[in-house]
Amino acid sequence: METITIKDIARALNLSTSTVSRALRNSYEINTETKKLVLEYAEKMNYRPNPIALSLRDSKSKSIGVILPEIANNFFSQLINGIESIAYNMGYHVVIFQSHESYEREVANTNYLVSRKVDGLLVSLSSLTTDISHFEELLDKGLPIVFFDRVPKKVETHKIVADNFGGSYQATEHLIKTGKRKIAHITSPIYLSITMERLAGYKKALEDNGIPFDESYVKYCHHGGMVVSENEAAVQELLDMDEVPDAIFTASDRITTGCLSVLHRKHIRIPDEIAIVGFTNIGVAELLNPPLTAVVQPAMDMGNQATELLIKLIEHPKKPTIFESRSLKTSLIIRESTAGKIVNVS
Amino acid sequence: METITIKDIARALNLSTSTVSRALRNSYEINTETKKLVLEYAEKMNYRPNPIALSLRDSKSKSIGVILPEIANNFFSQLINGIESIAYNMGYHVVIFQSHESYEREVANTNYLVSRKVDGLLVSLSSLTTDISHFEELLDKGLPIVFFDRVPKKVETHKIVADNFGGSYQATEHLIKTGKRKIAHITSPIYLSITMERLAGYKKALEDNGIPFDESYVKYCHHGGMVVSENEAAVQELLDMDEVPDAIFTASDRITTGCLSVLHRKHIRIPDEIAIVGFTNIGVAELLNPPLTAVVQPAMDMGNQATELLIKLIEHPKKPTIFESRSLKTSLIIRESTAGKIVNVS
DNA sequence: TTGAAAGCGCTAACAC
DNA sequence: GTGTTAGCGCTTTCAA
Repeated sequence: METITIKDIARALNLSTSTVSRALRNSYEINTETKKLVLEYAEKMNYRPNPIALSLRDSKSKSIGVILPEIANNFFSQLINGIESIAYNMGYHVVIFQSHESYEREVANTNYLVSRKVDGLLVSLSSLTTDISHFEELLDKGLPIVFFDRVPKKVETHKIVADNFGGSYQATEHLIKTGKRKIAHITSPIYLSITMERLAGYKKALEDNGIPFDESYVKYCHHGGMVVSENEAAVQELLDMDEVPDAIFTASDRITTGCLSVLHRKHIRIPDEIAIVGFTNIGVAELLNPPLTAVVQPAMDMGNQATELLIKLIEHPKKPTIFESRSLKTSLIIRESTAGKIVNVS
Repeated sequence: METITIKDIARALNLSTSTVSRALRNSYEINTETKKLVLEYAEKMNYRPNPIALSLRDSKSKSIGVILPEIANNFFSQLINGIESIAYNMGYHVVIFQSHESYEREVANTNYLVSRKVDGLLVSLSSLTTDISHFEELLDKGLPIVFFDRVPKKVETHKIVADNFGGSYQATEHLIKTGKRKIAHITSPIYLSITMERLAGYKKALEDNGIPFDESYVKYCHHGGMVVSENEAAVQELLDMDEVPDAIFTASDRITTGCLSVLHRKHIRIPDEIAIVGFTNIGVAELLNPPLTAVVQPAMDMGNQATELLIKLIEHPKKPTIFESRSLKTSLIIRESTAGKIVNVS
């Protein structure tokens, strides 16, 4: 069962490789007889075109590259499933790379994917990326890129994000409604789009409810919560304040679980002493102690839509006059971590 | 900043492409002067060899393919990090594909990776894979493959698994020691290696402790717990028994959380009514209600070792006289889901 | 309707 | 020490 090439078919059928090639692509110029002959033989021998050769020729690969911070994360892995399902249906393969929140790895992955001739890129920026010229250059060269979740501000291309402002506003307002006033916010580095938007929603909700914004209630985790000590430090600083917060709004999966873990270790009662709501897609939110109130992003849908936009860009290379910036609604799922009563086991 | 090729360099420097090629590979036959010239120019122009062209020529790609059931799973995503860290250091790229527990997708992914000329494959079988001839053929053709976690029984190649028997034995014995006698086991399809081994460990622990094995206490989830109704059905059947179990040992991430969720909904007190221990790597085990006793696999290490073995196979193509079957120790982490006392919040 | 040949980027056997 | 050439698998002018 060796790999068979066009040349093999040509030799076996006493034809030229070009005839075989054309027959396989069902070219109008080829005799029906010949075509049938070739097709049948190819089928019989289980011929498969060599995608590498095709890529070399066409500088295309029917594959799209995905660069995101990490896959060991419910939000991103759900999103990947969304990407895959669309790509799969459209005949594209998906190649995933993790930046691990490192700018250098993001750049390295980008270069590799480009040299591998991916037809387009789906990107969510690492938390340490401030310079995005590696993507800008590619866009200038005409490589389709769609950003999702963590998007650069200025770049001219499709972007698709959750309604971070709205989700945050809703979460904060919910805390206020349950009687909390000293609401802290633990979040990612400030230069990330998601951070700014979520911070803005939080601020606005405070403002609209007559609660003064206090910068010292906002803590930033430079590695997006990937480093345990970050979380600990952030929580500890909050606990050490004169006016200890009565609620914390955490901005991501990792920060949420990290923060919960610290609160547990310190035997802080949730939500009595401190209520908590997380901007997170963790699957077991309901099984946590206490069940976690969460702002959930439509991750799968985000993956779907980003992929659709990208493939549209790939297959219709004429520059669209206008690039879309879509924003997907989040949902606030209220559970006991903000319930205002003691959680009972069972 | 267009892509530059060897030909461009040759033209610019008035050399032949082969001279440039040799200079770049630092061949001994090339004049030091020339070499320097070429190297400097290449550096200046930011030359990068085209990996597609290399793959076409050499039928190699410096990349390894990974095929596993799903990414949105702590065990597998930790494992991927283990794979990546080794591969990265050895200069290989990692291409990940999910079978989503589907035999057809596993086959399709395999074919694609092979046509893309990956240098080797790292595989954990889907829960619906019973026929492994697609891998056997490749092995016969000389493609290096290393199996991990869910490994085929008969195949002659390196395999690396957790000590499933031992981990199960330990978990079951622990339940027995905390006074449980009616211990149920919810697990994956029986033909998976992990299922058989875990079942065997469970049986042996019962036997060694004078508890008769009762087949009706073992429930199988055909889709490995991916389908919610499976879990519900399994738990419900157990609850409907005359002798309702006083403990459940769940065999995987998905089955564990699914089972927990059902128990929660039914307001079963854990561990009083039913204790639970899971064979799982979920990151938030400690934050669950109650904190979950778990058999944890060294996922990262498994990824490391599998990758090392694979790369060894790739780089030393002479068939090793003997293939390794490594088994890595698991650790039982005891928490309150088996504590034998009421869990208190805070 | 079919074939010959060039070219995608690179390397290596074989000249010189 | 350097150049020429062929070839990896495929498509596509151009010619017949």
